[in-house]
Amino acid sequence: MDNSVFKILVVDDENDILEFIQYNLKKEGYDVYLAHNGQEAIDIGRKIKPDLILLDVMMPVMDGIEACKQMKFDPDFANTFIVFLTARSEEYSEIAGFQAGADDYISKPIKPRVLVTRLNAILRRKEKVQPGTKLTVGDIVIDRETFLVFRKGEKIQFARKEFELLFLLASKPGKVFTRDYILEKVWGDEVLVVDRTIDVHIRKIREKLGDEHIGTVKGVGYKFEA
Amino acid sequence: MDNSVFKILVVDDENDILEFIQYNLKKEGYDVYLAHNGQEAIDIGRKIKPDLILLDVMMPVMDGIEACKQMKFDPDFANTFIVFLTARSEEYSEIAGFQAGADDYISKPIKPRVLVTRLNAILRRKEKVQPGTKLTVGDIVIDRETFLVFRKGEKIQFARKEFELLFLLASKPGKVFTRDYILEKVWGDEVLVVDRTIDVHIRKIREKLGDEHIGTVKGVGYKFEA
DNA sequence: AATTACCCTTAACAATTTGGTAAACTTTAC
DNA sequence: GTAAAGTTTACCAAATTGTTAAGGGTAATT
Repeated sequence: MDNSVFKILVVDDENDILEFIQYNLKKEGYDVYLAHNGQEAIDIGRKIKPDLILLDVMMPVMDGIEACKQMKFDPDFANTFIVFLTARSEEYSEIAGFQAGADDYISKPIKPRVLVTRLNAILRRKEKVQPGTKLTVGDIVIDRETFLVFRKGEKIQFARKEFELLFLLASKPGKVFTRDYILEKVWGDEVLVVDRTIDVHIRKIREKLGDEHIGTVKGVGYKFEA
Repeated sequence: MDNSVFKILVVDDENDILEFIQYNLKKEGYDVYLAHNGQEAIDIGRKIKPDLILLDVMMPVMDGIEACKQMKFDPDFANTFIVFLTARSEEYSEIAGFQAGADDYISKPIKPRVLVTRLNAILRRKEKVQPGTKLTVGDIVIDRETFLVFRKGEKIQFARKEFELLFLLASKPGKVFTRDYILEKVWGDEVLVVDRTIDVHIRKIREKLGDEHIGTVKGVGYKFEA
């Protein structure tokens, strides 16, 4: 797998360090994004959905530990590894970091080759474990592997057709799917059902998931809304 | 999960360090074994099949890098994590270690709490992925070697097909397995049985293990639930 | 060699869940 | 206001799974 697909968000309050890390990671082909504190990290992270966050522990506005805790509860970061940056002496924070849900940590001062080697190792791990079956949209997580849907951590059961339909809509949030397209994708080539059937399934999905998540575009079709 | 099930082999030529690490890991409930060089590590490791090897890089007789390379090709160590111990300055060896197949490394001087935290994190990871002979999920232990299943320490007997099926499901807790996939994996390529046979075996597994452990996803398949 | 015990498979029926349709009702667009 | 489109409800049909029991086979035991 090409490194360029991996997005890494680096969070530190010192610009020197940000630039130093950015330089070294870009050289490796990673997509690098920057943030200066925990709050910024969360805001940017929600948008770009990074594969890994390099998170400094000591920062103003919101420190790394707090940011990490918040992200661990946020479905947007369900597929994100969190690695702490810690000063060599901060033994305590290393432990607190793991308690907050961090996946690993790296000690300062940062040695370029060590940094890159470690990140490669972590992301290789991610690649193996993550078969990419999880779809995360807003506060909703749809897992094809377990056939489960979570809304804010709460488990919701869907029947097969309902699940397939929801999965299709959620695969491209915002996009409007026509009934014809839905029939083709969910029911298959030889469609033997009236297209009004879709409406009923939509009804059931809304019932379980909340009305706000499925939108109607009159005369066109349905769409998933984050 | 109880740490006492994890076997850790510590390899270093300095007795002081061995004892220091042994003391700290035993306090955590790990089973600790010791070796003084790479050759000894391989010999002892073959017998005890440790979950993790803490391997010093610089050693007489056989250094850590060489030992690591050999172990990576040895089926006896297929389920063993290898973590290097490196002097802080040995940046080179960190990279060479990864090239040799190490899974992680820890820098000297060793800080007890850091050591324990890191190992816990690594073993937690192993617990999830574990392709080995012993599968532990929640309060259930499935041992491929002895063909036995334990629930809260209580031994439960399973017939072969039941066992294979349970083992497959438990290998990825939560994941839904379709009947087709199950037939292919448990019965093999030339399937001569009706897929409803699976249902009957599922029934028997539930009878022995308790209904709560095997879930049904209608229209899809079965899954193991922790 | 006969007997016993157990495992695997299948078939049959019951129970449950899901999928589909029609019809009544509501909303929206013109 | 009217027509078109969408929503909801209720009901039935179909599909899927649960459960039990019985037959055939195999390995161990007597």
